[in-house]
Amino acid sequence: MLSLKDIAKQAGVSTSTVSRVLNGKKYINAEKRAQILKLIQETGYVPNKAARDMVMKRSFTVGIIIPITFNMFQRQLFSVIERSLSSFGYHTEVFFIALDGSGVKECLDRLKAENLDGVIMLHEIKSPLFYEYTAQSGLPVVSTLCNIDNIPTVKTDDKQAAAEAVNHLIGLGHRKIGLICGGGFSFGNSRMEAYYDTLAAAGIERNENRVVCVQQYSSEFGMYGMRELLLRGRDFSALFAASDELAIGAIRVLKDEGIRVPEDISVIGFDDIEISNYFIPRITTIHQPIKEIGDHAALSLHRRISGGINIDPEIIIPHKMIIRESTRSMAR
Amino acid sequence: MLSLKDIAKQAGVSTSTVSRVLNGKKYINAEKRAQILKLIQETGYVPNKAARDMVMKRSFTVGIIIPITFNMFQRQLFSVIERSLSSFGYHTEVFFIALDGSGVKECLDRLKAENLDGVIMLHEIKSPLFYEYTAQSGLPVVSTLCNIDNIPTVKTDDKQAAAEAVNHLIGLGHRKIGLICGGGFSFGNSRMEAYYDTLAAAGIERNENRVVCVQQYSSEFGMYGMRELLLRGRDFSALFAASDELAIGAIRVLKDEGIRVPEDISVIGFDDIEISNYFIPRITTIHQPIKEIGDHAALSLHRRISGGINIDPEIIIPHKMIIRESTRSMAR
DNA sequence: ATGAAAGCGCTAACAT
DNA sequence: ATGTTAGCGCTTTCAT
Repeated sequence: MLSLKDIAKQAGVSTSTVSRVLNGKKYINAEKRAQILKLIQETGYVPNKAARDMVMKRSFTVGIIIPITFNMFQRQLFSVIERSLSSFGYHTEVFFIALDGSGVKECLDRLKAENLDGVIMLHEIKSPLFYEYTAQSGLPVVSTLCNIDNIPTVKTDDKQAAAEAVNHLIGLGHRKIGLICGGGFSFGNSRMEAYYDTLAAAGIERNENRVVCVQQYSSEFGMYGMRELLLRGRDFSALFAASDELAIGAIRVLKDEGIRVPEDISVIGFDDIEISNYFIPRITTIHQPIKEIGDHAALSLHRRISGGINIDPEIIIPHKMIIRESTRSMAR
Repeated sequence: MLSLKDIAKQAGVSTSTVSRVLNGKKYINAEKRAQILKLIQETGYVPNKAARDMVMKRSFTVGIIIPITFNMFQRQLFSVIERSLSSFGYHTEVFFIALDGSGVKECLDRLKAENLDGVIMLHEIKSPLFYEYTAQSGLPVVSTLCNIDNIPTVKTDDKQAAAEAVNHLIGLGHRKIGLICGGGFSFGNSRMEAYYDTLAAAGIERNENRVVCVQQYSSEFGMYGMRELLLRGRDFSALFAASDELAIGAIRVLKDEGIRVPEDISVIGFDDIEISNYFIPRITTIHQPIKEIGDHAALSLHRRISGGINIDPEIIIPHKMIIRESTRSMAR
């Protein structure tokens, strides 16, 4: 494989000169620059990343922390972020982590070994070790979707959005509103709080019998959630599912039980993943602008890496309620 | 950041000794090894990847080529492959590429720069430049899902599977069977060929009016495909969609037109993505064992990288037809 | 504007 | 079994 030295030799200049043109430094004779560029072009020389990383003590790559449960929403977000990051010149490497906090040690070792430029989190990490390390090493981190102490965040306003979702249901005349929620994480908690608050504000009595927390935000767990709810007695005319995937699982179970959506029960989801607009019925949901969230996260991280301007610790991306077919008025 | 030299100094040994214990070499005094290990443990030292990569002239990372259209099936496969690769000690880096062949140059430059250990392709690349490079540089490549000349492949038997799908429909009494297919790629072509062959074998006349090729395998294009088919006149009682996402889009359009699946039209998909078992109706499809495909691909690449045993150029993973709710007998 | 030289953190002969 | 030495391919002072 060609090295910088080879190019220098062929061009009859020193390695420093070649390095300078490679890095677009000033003060290079225009002719020489052109000639060297031409040579690089012709030979197809590409600088060795490892060598460059080593001497520059950075890797030009950012890590993306993804839970192994990797749901559809996160998958879409991942791909947006990767593209955005790459437009800034970063490579990206994925770090799958278990939600129970195991494997954090390995994750940290990789972080240390690789000299990442930064990290974007698609999900919370529970282990404090992680935050100790990033804080102490000064590794730039931005999280998406969830609030974490001292970590800048790009997200929608979960409480506000969830309140709108519940209010949509209330506005449709529903009073008995169920909730299926993923437990234990910041955004899940926000959505649940908003659910309770909104009902209270509407003067609807709190009924925990209509609430179930499942472990993941997937369709599979949506099924579990709905089965549980049904088992407790079918005492609700509407459901707020904390994610579209949860909603899909729930609707699946309802369908199997011969309960129609939205005729018998209205269901509203959250996220607006692609499939929601194809599902039968099309799912009413809260749209989280994946593109904007991803782009802002990438930009925010880039700024931090570049030691740039002091950026807001929290960027709120406006959500939007999308009313489709899975909810309808009780009046009938 | 701690370096190997620091550890050596603290341990009162030479850097080579530390390097040796780090790499699990033989012929090291057991006590010394233990002592050094302990020191590493205590200090939290982790070797610098860039330095190691440089001197070893490899990166311990493999690239995964993903089309920017990144569909659900590929997303699932990607995550399986990443996990599997990581169990062999590889990192993975994604390479998103446009299907039209633009951006191959950048892709190649990255490949050159990074000294990847290998590459796994989730999709065909059209540009010959890519194959020239991999062949000439000896970079190990394995492709999944599609056949590419001189590249080892892990996939299901598309023709056989598609034939089964079509035969399932025929067995149900359908004679007028439509096809929505993504065009231009090896697996699409195989599935289409099988469609024609199977109909011919059943003595059903070829009717290209019932066939439409769309550009992508997504639900959106499934909608386009079905609209086109309907526009040509509703002259079919069953549909073979070359992917589940295509099927979902097609069913969506049918539903909007008031045409019932499976009562009026049977639809069979391909892939068995997660959502297919939650969709309403649950989609009859050909199951591609994502886990096996991913694991075999990772293992096969690992063997090639390790310069191991001569491995089959093509690994065929058995598929399975999953009969669910979107197809039914014509008899009525 | 350019070259010489040092050095990033590691591995791998080569000695011993 | 262990230390010494020489790079790997690049960037970056420091001279000039």
